Amino acid sequence: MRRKLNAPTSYDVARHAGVSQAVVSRAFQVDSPISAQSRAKVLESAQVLGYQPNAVARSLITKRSGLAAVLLTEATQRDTPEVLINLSQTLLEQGFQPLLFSCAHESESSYALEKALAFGVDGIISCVSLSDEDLVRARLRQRPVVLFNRHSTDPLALSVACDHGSASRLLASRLFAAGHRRFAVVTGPSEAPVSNLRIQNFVQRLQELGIESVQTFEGDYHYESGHEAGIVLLGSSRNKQQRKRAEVIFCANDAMALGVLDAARFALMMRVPSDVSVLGFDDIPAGRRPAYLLSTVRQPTQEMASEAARLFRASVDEQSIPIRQLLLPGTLIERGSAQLFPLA
Amino acid sequence: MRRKLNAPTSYDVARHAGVSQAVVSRAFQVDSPISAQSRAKVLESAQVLGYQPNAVARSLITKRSGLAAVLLTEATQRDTPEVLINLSQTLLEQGFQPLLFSCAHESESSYALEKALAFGVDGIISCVSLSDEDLVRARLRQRPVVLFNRHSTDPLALSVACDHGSASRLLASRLFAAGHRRFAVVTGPSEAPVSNLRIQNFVQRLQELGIESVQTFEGDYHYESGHEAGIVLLGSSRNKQQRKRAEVIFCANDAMALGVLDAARFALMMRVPSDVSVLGFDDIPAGRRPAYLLSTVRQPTQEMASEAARLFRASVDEQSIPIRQLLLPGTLIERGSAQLFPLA
DNA sequence: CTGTTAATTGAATTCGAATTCATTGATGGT
DNA sequence: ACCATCAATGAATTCGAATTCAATTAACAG
Repeated sequence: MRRKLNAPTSYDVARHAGVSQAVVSRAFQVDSPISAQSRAKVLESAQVLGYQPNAVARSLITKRSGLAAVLLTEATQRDTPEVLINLSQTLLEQGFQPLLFSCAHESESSYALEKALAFGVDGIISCVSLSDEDLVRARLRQRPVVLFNRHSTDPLALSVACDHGSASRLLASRLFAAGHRRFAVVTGPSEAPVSNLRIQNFVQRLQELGIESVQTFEGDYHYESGHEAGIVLLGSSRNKQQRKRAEVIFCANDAMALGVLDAARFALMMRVPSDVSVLGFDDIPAGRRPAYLLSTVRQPTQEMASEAARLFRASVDEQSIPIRQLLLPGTLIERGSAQLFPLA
Repeated sequence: MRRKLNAPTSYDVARHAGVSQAVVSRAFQVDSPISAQSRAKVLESAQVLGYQPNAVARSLITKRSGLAAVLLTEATQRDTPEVLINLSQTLLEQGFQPLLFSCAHESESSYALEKALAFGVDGIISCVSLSDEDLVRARLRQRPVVLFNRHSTDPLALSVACDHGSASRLLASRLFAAGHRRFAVVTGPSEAPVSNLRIQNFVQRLQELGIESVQTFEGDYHYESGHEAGIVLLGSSRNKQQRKRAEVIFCANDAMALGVLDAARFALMMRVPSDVSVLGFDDIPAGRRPAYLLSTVRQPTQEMASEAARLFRASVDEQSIPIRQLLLPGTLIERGSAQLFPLA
């Protein structure tokens, strides 16, 4: 009845083309010993039968799946979808299909990595922190890991990241030079490494400049927590001690900065930047719009993604890698939500 | 030298546990004939050696990969990242890992599908239109396809979608009842089926109500094109023929509606909703914020995603499927960017 | 026309786990 | 004590493409 419900195999094509299975296999690879004539015959038959090499069988023998695991947090997916878009695009250009592993929290990363390895991925691009043990585990299985905006103390680890530290320090200097003296920060979740880099460097630089205390609000990267931070930092002390109220609020990411902005403008009826300067980090599209005009630090997502994909491929191909930790500079984008020049 | 650089196989575990390879295999499945004792021994040895069944080899024989192809347009990824987040979450709950296929345009869908099939996915969830031939091709390979917010004339096709048509018609009625008579629409790309459903039903209902002409601007789903639409629809005719200027602008998605809002407010210094009512579709998070307060139609993304995943799994498992085309209602969300009640 | 080299070819093997099937051993009924 | 039944086991086979290696053919120099 139904002889060919299943997809045709290389044997079917071989029979149809009157050659051996080996020739069929060779027809689908470059640089394999096969005559142009045979290849044409095979490809013709393949066309007719609708044959395509079975990637599963192929990867069993070649030990290459063409899959790149991409480990992401939901926060990254939600707030900066460009990261995944750019990563999948550039991975595709390098010949890899992205296999997605979404982690609700950083703590799930170990589990995700294990799962990725079991799926036979050629390597991992992780936008989630991984422990040293995890990195070792992947290395034992000969599966390269490229950390994206994450770091490891392991000197062998591959990473591509935005230079959060330098940018944040520069921003602090700039704000200080503009005359600001009362600062507040809105952090991400306490375990978030990127948030820590951004916030700690910012605060540290301020301390070097003589600022002793910086108000801190612990957020969770989401808009809502930024909004709450705005209310707390600007609202409560508003009437009583206006002279102590923060002049500048620096947020660990743009999503929260937008929350602060909305809180200041719409809940507290403040003016930005004359009453308060608000700054974020990432440069998400929403911040560019006239309704926000958020001053922020642009993270070069596109470049980071292409570098990560390039690095990924090089290490899957076991090429030598000159620079294992790549740090790309962030750029200060001045849009109007912060007063960045000294008042005359 | 390096005997065990490669991952351990079931044979390694078998040797270590003193059983046959078959027993190792059985230890990792439920409902297989194996003694509790053997299973314990095997799992113990597996633990020691760090063994995990090779998913590639497994899927070669079982013809189940545990992979679900997710076909997405970049626009969907960018504007409504929740779609992918919710889909991956629910797919995961059903035991599938999402393999991502990003299409810059709907036209790439056929290519993406072919690639997905070659990767041996168990099925496809497509947020991109597929031709009938594509659907047949997948069916021949016994790979179910669930269309997400897309439709097919094929009665066998599985789909989960928001009821764009009804919601748009209802919205049109509501706006008409509120007294509006001059309407404009901002469409998505002409080939976008979702945009067509939303816009055409809206316009059709208006025609039924006696509105003969509706100004149209063809956008591309992006914020920028919405901004441009706002300038064109509201700006050019602003002074000359104020009486003909649209009172209502309905956009095929929220991203463009935000563009229109910003254009109206910041470029043209108009007041919303007294000068113009702006409406979108999707209910993206940005529209909920005080800086926008966009009135829109909420698309039940979360429910759609879980239904799609459920449907997906049922059809991969070859269960009988009572309802093949599922239509979930959209909800009108009134926030303030539109005047939805008759003026007193 | 012969010996040599290079280019193609196909039979057989491989990858790693799942599954079939025949076999063993244990249990239970009589 | 004896046969029937059932659970557990392992040897062998399977999935589909890539690859090894020996065999064949073609091309060419002398």
